[in-house]
Amino acid sequence: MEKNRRAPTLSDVARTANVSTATVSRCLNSPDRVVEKTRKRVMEVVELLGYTPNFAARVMAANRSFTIGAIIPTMDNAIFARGLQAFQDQLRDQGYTLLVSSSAYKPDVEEEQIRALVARGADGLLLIGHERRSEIYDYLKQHQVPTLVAWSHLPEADLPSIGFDNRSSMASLARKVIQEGHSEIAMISGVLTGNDRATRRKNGVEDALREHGLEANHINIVETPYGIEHGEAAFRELMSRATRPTAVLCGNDVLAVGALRAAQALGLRVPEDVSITGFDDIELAEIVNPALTTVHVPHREMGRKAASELIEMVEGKSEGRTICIDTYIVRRQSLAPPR
Amino acid sequence: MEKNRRAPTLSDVARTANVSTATVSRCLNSPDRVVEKTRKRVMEVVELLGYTPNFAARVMAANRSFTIGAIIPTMDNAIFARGLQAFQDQLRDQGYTLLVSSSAYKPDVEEEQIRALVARGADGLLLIGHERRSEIYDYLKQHQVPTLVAWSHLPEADLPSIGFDNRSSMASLARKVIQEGHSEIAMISGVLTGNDRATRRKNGVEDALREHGLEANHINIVETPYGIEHGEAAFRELMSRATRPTAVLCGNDVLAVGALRAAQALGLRVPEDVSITGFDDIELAEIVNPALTTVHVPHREMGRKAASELIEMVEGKSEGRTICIDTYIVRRQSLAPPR
DNA sequence: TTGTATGCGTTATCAA
DNA sequence: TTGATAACGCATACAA
Repeated sequence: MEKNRRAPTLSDVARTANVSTATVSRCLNSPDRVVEKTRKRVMEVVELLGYTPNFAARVMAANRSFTIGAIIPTMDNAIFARGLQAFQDQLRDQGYTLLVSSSAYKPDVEEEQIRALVARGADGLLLIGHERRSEIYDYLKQHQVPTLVAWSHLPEADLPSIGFDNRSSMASLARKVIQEGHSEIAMISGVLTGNDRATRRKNGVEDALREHGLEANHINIVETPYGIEHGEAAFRELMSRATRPTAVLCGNDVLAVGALRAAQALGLRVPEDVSITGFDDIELAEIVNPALTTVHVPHREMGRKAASELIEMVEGKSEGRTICIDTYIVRRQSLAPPR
Repeated sequence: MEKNRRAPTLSDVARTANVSTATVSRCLNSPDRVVEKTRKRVMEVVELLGYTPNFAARVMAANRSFTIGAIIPTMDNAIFARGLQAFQDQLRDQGYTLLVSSSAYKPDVEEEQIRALVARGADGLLLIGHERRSEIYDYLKQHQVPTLVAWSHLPEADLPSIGFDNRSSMASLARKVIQEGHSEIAMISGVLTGNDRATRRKNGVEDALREHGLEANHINIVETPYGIEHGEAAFRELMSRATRPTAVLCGNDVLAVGALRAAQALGLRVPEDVSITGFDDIELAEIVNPALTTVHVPHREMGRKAASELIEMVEGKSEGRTICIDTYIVRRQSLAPPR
């Protein structure tokens, strides 16, 4: 028969150690404010009883949780994995715990999760990208939850951000493609609505086209959710159109890998028949054959910096700075001059 | 000048709506227990004030959080991403929220995170694999937190689990390789210590070797952390040994991709010169060239079932069942008879 | 159907 | 250095 004892509380410890709850609390939170001998006795009882502080109670009393919440669009591919891991590692080093939710790219799910995290007492929040309903910003302001944006750099935005310039990064890549000799350029973009990263990557392509006097207003584009299979379908769609592109710029590496597969399935050689580029430089980009020319994003650096900055905000040491992290282009086999 | 108003509370709502806090609480938690007219008024005020219940207070008062915690070894690759996404989706459907932590394959980090999640009021926990210090099981029992294990099936274990039989799955694959004509078989395994999945996959290979009268006691093996680069190094190590294998079985797809790359870098053709197999059937397995023969694990099904089962446990409808999910072998180009 | 009053497990203020 | 006690915001048993 299981003894149905409930978890020990502060006062259980206090009673057993013959001290007040206040003393036990002090032993745990500011050990130096209690004399050696008492502290030792208390800690022994803590050990003996297997006491763990009740978090909810602690949050309520102290109004502080040492917890940071992060909401990412998806865990389903590697785009955010690496940066988030670095984010978490840095938080841990500084004594914070990370809680992660994924919104599946759905704004309403994201809002729900923001509220959930805030209600749960998160001391700070990390969000991806800037585009969301203004109500949610009001909510965050009202609840005074320091919030930082990552994966996007938008100096004029409501929230501070640690990110990179999606637009100029993509423009650089597009320029390189154009310089390579391509003029029939198409794009496979992620869904633009509610996604400022995708939108600005598209803008970047347009910038480069315009600079070189190419048609930028009616860019040959397919918009599709992220996913290898979607990249495949989008590529087929592009190839069935009137003018065949000689280079296909993809909104991220996952789409590019899909495009690559579709090309090979169609009997097209990459890069001889068509060049394909990605964005993000996730592990996948180097593994596929031919390897992808892509934009390298320093995910780990971004994650670490975001963690430090957010903690500064939480601890009132910073109002929230906006930092732009440099990207660079990684040249691999999937790009070559058109035949 | 920002007005520094604090977040509205239940009693703010109560006061504004001219009702008691109890009524407001009821409006939120059991709307049918309050008359239409009152409820409407209350909800308007809730909306007006932008009230969100304080989670910590709610957890404390109700002793219930509708939150499930999951601790996975890593977010750094796709192994757990898909199953976890399904797990979260199913939880959401049933009204629960998922909180995820990653332990970086470190037992002490995992323990810390278990305590963090429990202290935070998680109603239930999902863990990966069975191998951990018994103290932590005592802790979970003491705190009466329903806990389910996934990614592993071990009927005799302490905790119920929704998983697959790592040992027999790998044995099946090894048998297939042997039937193909291979007798010089090597293995690249994940780190065995504290990882029952890795251990049992190794056992599976040994089982198959033994059945066919091959040397199973001193299996030609390299043990290494998961990671493409580690797979590469391990493969080179194997190839530098006295007897060269004609087939290399890898503990998971990530290691296999590494092995594949190393083979190609060494000028070896796969599968003509050496066969390589993986485990998990993540997206990567089909993308690489040649595509990997591997063990398909129904991650989504496992995630969904784990969610349903864990909720049943949390709601006291189940003691925790142990379910074995079937895997099957996916035959792709990376496996062929030896020359 | 609604309100009153109490407790949940901490932290923090103030006194001793 | 330690102890008593008042918050913290909500849910719920019980009363009206």
